[in-house]
Amino acid sequence: MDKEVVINKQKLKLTNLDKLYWPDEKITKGDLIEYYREVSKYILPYLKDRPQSLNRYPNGIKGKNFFQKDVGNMPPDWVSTYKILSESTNKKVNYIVCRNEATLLYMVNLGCIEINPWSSRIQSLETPDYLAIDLDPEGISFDSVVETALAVKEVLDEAEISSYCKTSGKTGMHIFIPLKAKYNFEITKEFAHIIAKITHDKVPGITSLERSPSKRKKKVYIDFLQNNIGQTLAAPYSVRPSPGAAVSTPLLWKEVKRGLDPHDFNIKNTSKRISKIGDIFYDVLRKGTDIEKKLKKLDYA
DNA sequence: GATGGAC
DNA sequence: GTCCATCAACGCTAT
DNA sequence: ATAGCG
Ligand SMILES: [Mn+2]
Ligand SMILES: [Mn+2]
Repeated sequence: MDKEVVINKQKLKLTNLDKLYWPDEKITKGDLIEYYREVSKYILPYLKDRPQSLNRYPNGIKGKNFFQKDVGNMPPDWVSTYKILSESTNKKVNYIVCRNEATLLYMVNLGCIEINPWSSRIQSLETPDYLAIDLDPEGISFDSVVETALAVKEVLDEAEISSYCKTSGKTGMHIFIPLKAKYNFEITKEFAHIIAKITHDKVPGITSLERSPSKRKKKVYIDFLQNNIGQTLAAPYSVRPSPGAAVSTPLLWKEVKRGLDPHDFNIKNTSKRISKIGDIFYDVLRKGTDIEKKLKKLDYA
């Protein structure tokens, strides 16, 4: 039922460990916590020093969920938090900042099946560490997502831009470009927009840049608007609150081909996969990209 | 999941 | 002590 | 200002 563990020298209460978070698959909250303990070494670099947007499912994937950013003074002392002024409400929001395994498990115990970090760190909130291209299919096959991802890859390869790809764990894929916190969100977003437009021109039949779902039926939405402060995507190695407990899994580009099935990467087998092949996203937080130079190479009028 | 008031 | 109601987002874009 | 989106 409940258990107290010591991690990072902190006593942490883990509760309701036998609650069925995925009733059909018989996967419990305890299984979820066990997964995050196993992969913590690999997921933590993508959470470190980043404000966390909580998406809580305290009663599992079939229960009601809610978002939480402001944790007030709810967490114990040893959980790092950071207050950020919200532009829209003019109120200070006290975010959890994940810095270690104990904090990760604290969040998971709150019902966070998925982990949603900001793309910027508190040391440099205005400059993201990576650019994200988010591929969201709207009533179209996953093979079309794959085809779109490969089109993006082709565009980036032509300009010799390094890119890294993962399943979202739901229905789409994410492509990351390392930036080393060198550009603000406005420049990053404009760059992402250009990549999206060139890709759309390459495969106009299966893609769309329309924001309204009704205007992009049966297309893959090339979502470049996640490149804004505080906009999040599920982290690499995050579990998703979806059937089968799929995991957002980094892939080798050679694995991105027709027939790829995102359900093949899930809470049951991802830990083993990582131990075997390591972290495919390793360079995302280490390399950079010279946007000015690459813009010239893209040569987009 | 945590809190607090009613019972 | 138990039960139950209540609470827990935000930034951007287009109109 | 507000609706829609993720
Ligand atoms: Mn997506
Ligand atoms: Mn999206």
